[in-house]
Order: sequence, then structure tokens, then C-alpha cells
Amino acid sequence: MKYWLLKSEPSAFSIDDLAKKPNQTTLWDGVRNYQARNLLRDELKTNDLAFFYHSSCDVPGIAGVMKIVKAGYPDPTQAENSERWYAVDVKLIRKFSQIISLSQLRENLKLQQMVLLRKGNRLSVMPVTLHEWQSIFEMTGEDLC
DNA sequence: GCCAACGTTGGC
DNA sequence: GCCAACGTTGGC
Repeated sequence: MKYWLLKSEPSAFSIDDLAKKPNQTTLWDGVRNYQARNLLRDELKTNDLAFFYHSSCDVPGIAGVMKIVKAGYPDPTQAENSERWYAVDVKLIRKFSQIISLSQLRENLKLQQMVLLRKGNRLSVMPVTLHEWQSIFEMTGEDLC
């Protein structure tokens, strides 16, 4: 099993929006970047886990955890009959009691190598190592998923 | 609103 | 293939 981080602007779709979806499940669509697309199409697998990251908002950071419940398939929001862009289905597993803010993540020396924290990073789908996953759960004080 | 850092486009 | 111009992302 692998670990991921998926970004969304909460003004467009937040973790609370996901919580309101039937079965707390939705498709993660609209990714229009080839590197992120390749990960969605080829690497994210059913039962992988992913952080839900809130970007471009008052407190950017990690809001909770999702599970990939359907691996990559052509994004139905693109022009008809194209297979250029891909989506996955995600299910909410847990909303953290508090956002793990970007500034907190930057302060954690164990996360210095995290893709999210690298200068200029703009990927909306990115891998998270097991070590990083565990370190972030230590920051939450919650039980590991 | 600003701007750095990337990604994409399109002329050559 | 190069690169300038432009568009987007996303933190601040």
C-alpha cells in the first residue's frame, strides 16, 4: 500500500464537502497536469491512503485522510471520449480535529525532504513516504491509519 | 494584490 | 529543439 497527498482549494471542495457526500465518497476530478495525471492513472491503487490538503486558503494544511476506493479511470469532466485526464474515487476516512498547517509541517525536521515542502512545488497529487506519513500522525496525536 | 516558480504554447 | 510569452498555482 502507498501513501499520497491530494490538494484541493476548500473554496471549491473542502473536506467538509467530502463528508457530506453519499457514503462520504466522491470522484477526485479536474486534475489537469501531466505529472499528476500519470500518478492518478498509473500509481494510485485501491486501498491506498491519501492526505486531504487544503491549499490557497487562510490556513493551508492537511485536513484529514482519505482512502482510494477506485483506481484511475478517465476523468468524466473532460471533453467527450477523451482519455487524456484521469480521476480516482476517494472516501473520507477521518477529518483531523485540527488542521496540520503548512507552517507546522515546515517546522518538523523529519519532513524536510517532503515533496510538498520543496521550493516551487505545485503538484496537486504527490507521493508521501511511510516515514512522512507516520511523522505527520505523530503531530496529530491521533491513532495511525 | 503580489510575485516566484513552473507548465504550456507557439513561432522560428 | 530553443525560448519568449503567457497562464496557473499557491504562499504570503
